[in-house]
Amino acid sequence: MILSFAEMTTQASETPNKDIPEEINGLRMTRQRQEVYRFLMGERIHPTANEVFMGIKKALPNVSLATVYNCLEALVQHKIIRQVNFDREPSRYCPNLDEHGHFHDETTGTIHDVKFKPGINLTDLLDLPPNTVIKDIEITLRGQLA
Amino acid sequence: MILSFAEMTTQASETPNKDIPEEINGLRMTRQRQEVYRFLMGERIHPTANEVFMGIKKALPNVSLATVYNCLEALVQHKIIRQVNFDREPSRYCPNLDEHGHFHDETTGTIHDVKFKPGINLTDLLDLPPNTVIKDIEITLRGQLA
DNA sequence: TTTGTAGCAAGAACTATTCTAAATATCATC
DNA sequence: GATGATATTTAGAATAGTTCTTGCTACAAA
Ligand SMILES: [Mn+2]
Ligand SMILES: [Mn+2]
Ligand SMILES: [Zn+2]
Ligand SMILES: [Zn+2]
Repeated sequence: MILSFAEMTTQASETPNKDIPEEINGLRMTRQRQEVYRFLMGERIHPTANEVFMGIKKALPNVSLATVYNCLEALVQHKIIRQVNFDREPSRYCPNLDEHGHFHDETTGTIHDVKFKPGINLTDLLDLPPNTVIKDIEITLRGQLA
Repeated sequence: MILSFAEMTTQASETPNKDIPEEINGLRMTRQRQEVYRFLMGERIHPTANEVFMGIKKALPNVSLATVYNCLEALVQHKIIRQVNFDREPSRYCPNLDEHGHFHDETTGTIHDVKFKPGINLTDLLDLPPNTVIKDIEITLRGQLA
């Protein structure tokens, strides 16, 4: 495959991604951010930064791992995606913005989104100190899909 | 303060800790493991490995950080304490073995144990795939204690 | 065009944690 | 109690995910 000059340059002027808007939540969607976001939306496998890096290389051969980290951080900070951590493992990234938890299947290593049953408000079930303002809840499950 | 010869030696033969048994859950409680565990039980502040390290130095001047990590890992693996992770921050350690979550107060940086209200079974509230064996649940809250 | 700002790439730096190797302690057996 | 095997500790080196620095490119405003 022969790359056009535009495809070989390093920055956002490269061939645009038609199906992803130029801006989301006030964040300018550069070509790199678009590819990172597209990859997350496509394979919803909660990939690590490095898996994203490898996954977008075909579309963006000159992208750097630092840029992937920058893009992921920007997307997280603008609440376009979420960062998910399991113990001390590499961070993973999730484009599902609905309130949900994460089930880590130990046999396959895969991660599955877990919804709450309808009508459940989690903070109601917790014995929280009075005057507590909760900004974020994270639920992580570990086990096996027998 | 003048240290006795026993206090200056490096291993478990040092002055025993009366109030901590010689063995817990099949783990031999060496002097180092005793001091790590005693510190966790005393200041229930979910300290990091480094905070434990600094906290037990007065009692055990020659202890090394690697040993603190070794002790913490041994205690975790024998289910004497629990390891708690917040995002990518350094791991913290908790001697409370009851099922509980952790509330991270962003203003003070402190961490508080959060119990569930009586009669709550968390897995009942989740929309889990069938035939799922859950081995561990972790609940983490972030916010402010207004 | 000029000038300013944002974004990117490459590699260095950072840091929590783990590993390695040698010394010491404890345990089992005599 | 000596002796040999095993477990633990220590200091420092190594690791790895992530962040930082620097120089460069793209884009926007004037
Ligand atoms: Mn990663
Ligand atoms: Mn630590
Ligand atoms: Zn998810
Ligand atoms: Zn706790």
